[in-house]
Amino acid sequence: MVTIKDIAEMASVSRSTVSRVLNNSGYVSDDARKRVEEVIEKTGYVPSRYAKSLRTKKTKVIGVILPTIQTETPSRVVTGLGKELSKHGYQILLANTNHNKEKELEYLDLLMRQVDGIVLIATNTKPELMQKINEISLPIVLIGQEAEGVMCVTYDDYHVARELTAFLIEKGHKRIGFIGVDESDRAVGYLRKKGFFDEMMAHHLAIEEAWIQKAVFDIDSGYTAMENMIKCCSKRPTAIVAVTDRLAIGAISYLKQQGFNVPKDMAFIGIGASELSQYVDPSLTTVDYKNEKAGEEAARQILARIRSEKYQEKIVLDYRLIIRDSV
Amino acid sequence: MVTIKDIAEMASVSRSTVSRVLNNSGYVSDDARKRVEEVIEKTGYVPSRYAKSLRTKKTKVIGVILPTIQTETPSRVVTGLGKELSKHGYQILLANTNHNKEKELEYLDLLMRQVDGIVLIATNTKPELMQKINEISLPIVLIGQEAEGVMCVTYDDYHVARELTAFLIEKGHKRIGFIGVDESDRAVGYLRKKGFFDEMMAHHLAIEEAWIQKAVFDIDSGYTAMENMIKCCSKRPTAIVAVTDRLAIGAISYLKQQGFNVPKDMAFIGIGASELSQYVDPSLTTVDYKNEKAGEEAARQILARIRSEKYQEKIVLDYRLIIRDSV
DNA sequence: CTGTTAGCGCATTCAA
DNA sequence: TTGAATGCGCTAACAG
Repeated sequence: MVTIKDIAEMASVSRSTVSRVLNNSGYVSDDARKRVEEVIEKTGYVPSRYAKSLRTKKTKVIGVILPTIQTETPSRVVTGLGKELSKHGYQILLANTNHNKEKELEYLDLLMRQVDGIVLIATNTKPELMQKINEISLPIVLIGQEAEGVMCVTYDDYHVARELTAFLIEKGHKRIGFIGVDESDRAVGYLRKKGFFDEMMAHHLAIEEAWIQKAVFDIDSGYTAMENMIKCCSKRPTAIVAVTDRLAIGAISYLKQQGFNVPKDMAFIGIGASELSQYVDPSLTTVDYKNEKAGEEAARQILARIRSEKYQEKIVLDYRLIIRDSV
Repeated sequence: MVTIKDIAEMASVSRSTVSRVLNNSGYVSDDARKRVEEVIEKTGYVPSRYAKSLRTKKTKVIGVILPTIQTETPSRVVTGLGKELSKHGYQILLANTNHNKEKELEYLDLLMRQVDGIVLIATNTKPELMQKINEISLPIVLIGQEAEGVMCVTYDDYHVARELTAFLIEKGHKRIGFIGVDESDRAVGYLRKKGFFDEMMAHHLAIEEAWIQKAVFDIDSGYTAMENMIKCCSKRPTAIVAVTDRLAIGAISYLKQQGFNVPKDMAFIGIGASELSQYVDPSLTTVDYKNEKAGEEAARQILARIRSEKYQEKIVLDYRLIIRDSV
């Protein structure tokens, strides 16, 4: 392995000089610079990031903790992060919790010592997690969840849910159901549900208990939720707000199987603008959350913070309603 | 930042002793060990991986280079890699080329100095790439492409394509079309096409030129390919083999839009068992490539190689045909 | 069983 | 404009 020392010897300069041309710092004569550059070129020398990091306390690595990489939201976010970070010479160290919440804490500890910043695509805002984040002196940005005293890039989940609900009401629907997830996920579970309820309330529309179903984050769970709803309710809703596209798609798939017609018998709205949403039948009305942009924005903010530049503590991204055939 | 030196002082031992308990190496008296462990516990000390790596020349990091993280194949592979690697304390450094082939080479150079091994989810086997791989002394494993003298985890693309084609022929189809990709992708472009052709030939079935379309890796491209096919051919095929699910889905979406019936007017088979394939209408017959297992297997082999244990140079994974409504 | 010593590859004083 | 010296945090002989 060729090191800075080898380069120095081959170019007949000291290691300091090599270091100076490497980092474009301090004075180097054109002559010396040229010799060093030639040797570097010839040998294909690449400095050791480990030695450099040890010395400078900067790693040029950002840790990314996410619950899964198999669904589109986190994948898109990571793509956005990667694009922006690589522009500035930063790399991504990936930590996949596979939906295991304890691992979020573990990875936070693990990454702490070896990255310049952490991006957490969060699924909850539990006190243990928030406390750990505050203990860590590293810049950390949360994506998808809002929390006190932490940098966040979020979506306006509450208003999105209200708007979706209002949209259905405007279309003439009065009996509207809801498929959500556990409220420990504040953004997806709590805020979207609250938005739905508040909008219904604002229009004095009643909600049967069976119309509200709780699921987990997968298509099958949407299927089951709809099965429960159909089996339990006295009067069926004419429209459903589902907090994710996948939940909506699972639900629709149950209804189709039972011979219902979507959207005639029941209209659907999802959230996420997954690729799936475009190609299912009927195509799904949904909300584009611009996840890739979220990733880019998070990258920009965390880099600004790392460099002690001005950054925004809270960013709320806009969204776009995509109306398709499911309503 | 608390270092090994601090721990040593607080526990009244030398740094070596701390290092010994940290790494479970050499002899340490129970007494000393206990004191050290207590201090570590109390301070929440975590050793610096950078210092350690600099010293040991091991990083416990595997670089993963992939063309995109937005489609299911690579996502699943990365999930599998992550699961297996994390079991052994290895982390993933992610390099996303966004389908830019030059970046594969760049990242190879970049990662070379800072990881213990590289997993390349490959899209081609171009000589420049293969040469670069051979220049690098690090363990490298290719996923999805076969190449001489390189560790590979691959699928049996050729026989899969033959089997799919045979399946359609058995169903009574005689006019079968094909939507492929550029043959520079040897696995997906060349081998799958060759399998298709060889099987057709074996049954003495003719193929019209317009039945063979070349696309790129996305749904829209499948749509366009089918549009071209329909517009150009004198006699329409009654079935199509598409080299990916997404291509098939794009093609089907064109046909549906034009009022054709799938599978009555045209039957379809894809490859990849994407989640999409299950929920489109009609649900798509496809092949499950078990990508997550590929990731796990690649991780196992590369770790074995890193540890100089016995490893397999070539692994060919099995697959599973999933028959659904599109045929 | 334990401490001393040396050095991994680099950046950064400080003197020259 | 340059080089010598120092140390980042850690492990690995080696001697005790």
